[in-house]
Amino acid sequence: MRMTPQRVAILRILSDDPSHPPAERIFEEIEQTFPTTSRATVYKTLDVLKEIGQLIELEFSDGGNRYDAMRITTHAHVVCERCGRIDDVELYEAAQLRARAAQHSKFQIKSERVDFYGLCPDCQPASN
Amino acid sequence: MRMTPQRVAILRILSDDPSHPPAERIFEEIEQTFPTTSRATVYKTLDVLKEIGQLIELEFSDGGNRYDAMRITTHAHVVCERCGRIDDVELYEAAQLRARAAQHSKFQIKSERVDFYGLCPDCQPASN
DNA sequence: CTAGATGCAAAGACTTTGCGCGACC
DNA sequence: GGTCGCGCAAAGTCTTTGCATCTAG
Repeated sequence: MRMTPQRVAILRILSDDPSHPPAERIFEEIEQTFPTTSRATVYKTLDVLKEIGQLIELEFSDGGNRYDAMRITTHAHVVCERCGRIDDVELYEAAQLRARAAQHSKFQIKSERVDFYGLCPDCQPASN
Repeated sequence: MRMTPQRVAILRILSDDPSHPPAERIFEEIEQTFPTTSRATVYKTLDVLKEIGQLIELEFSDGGNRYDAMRITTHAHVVCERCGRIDDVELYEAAQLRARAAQHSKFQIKSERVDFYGLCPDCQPASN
């Protein structure tokens, strides 16, 4: 794989941005440094990076998929249903959960996704 | 909410079908009993049922969202990356995981989604 | 030179919306 | 008769594809 400026930029945006941006947002950000970059390139690049395991695609149908730069530890996500913010939380039980799922389902498990949905601190009713 | 034949049919399809079908598949099945039913109705109905908590929408961007008729117990899913099959597995630790996520993130958690990805028994290399 | 990348535009898949008609209470 | 639901068609959003051009090795 060739490390083009566009690819470097996309990876950089992802690792600098903890908010797990959607493709459109990545496109907007990359436009600032490489104004000619097309959406097609963004999508193609995300695809490549996904394939080589540099990032994880979090599928969402409302507002588009979100992208998560690969980290060593398995982590879960907390998703704010109001503002769309997505934070990470550690998931210490991953191996355990995976083992149990494999045992019960007879599936051969390769990865997992754990999301919690609710309201982030900023969007919670200010009844406190 | 009015229980129209279409709505009954959709709920029935979902509870009879453990494969968590996508909207298109529900549409195809309902066509057999109500040939005039439109896609719009399917989507609108799924929306309503989701709102009143009768089903859960599992967001996927490839091949469309999948729908899961609500069950009492929280359960996780195992997704076959090859054939798209989705089975349920019990998730006994749900409350525990949720509590920890809430604590670490300060989010107010309302629900969760736990998916495991891998290969179903039929799609595993037959090396056994 | 040639394989891999880019960028444009068009196509595609899935979903939502607007609106008039019809059914239920 | 007013509200809610249906069905059609059109529009919308996000993503992918085809193809010509460009570029690094």
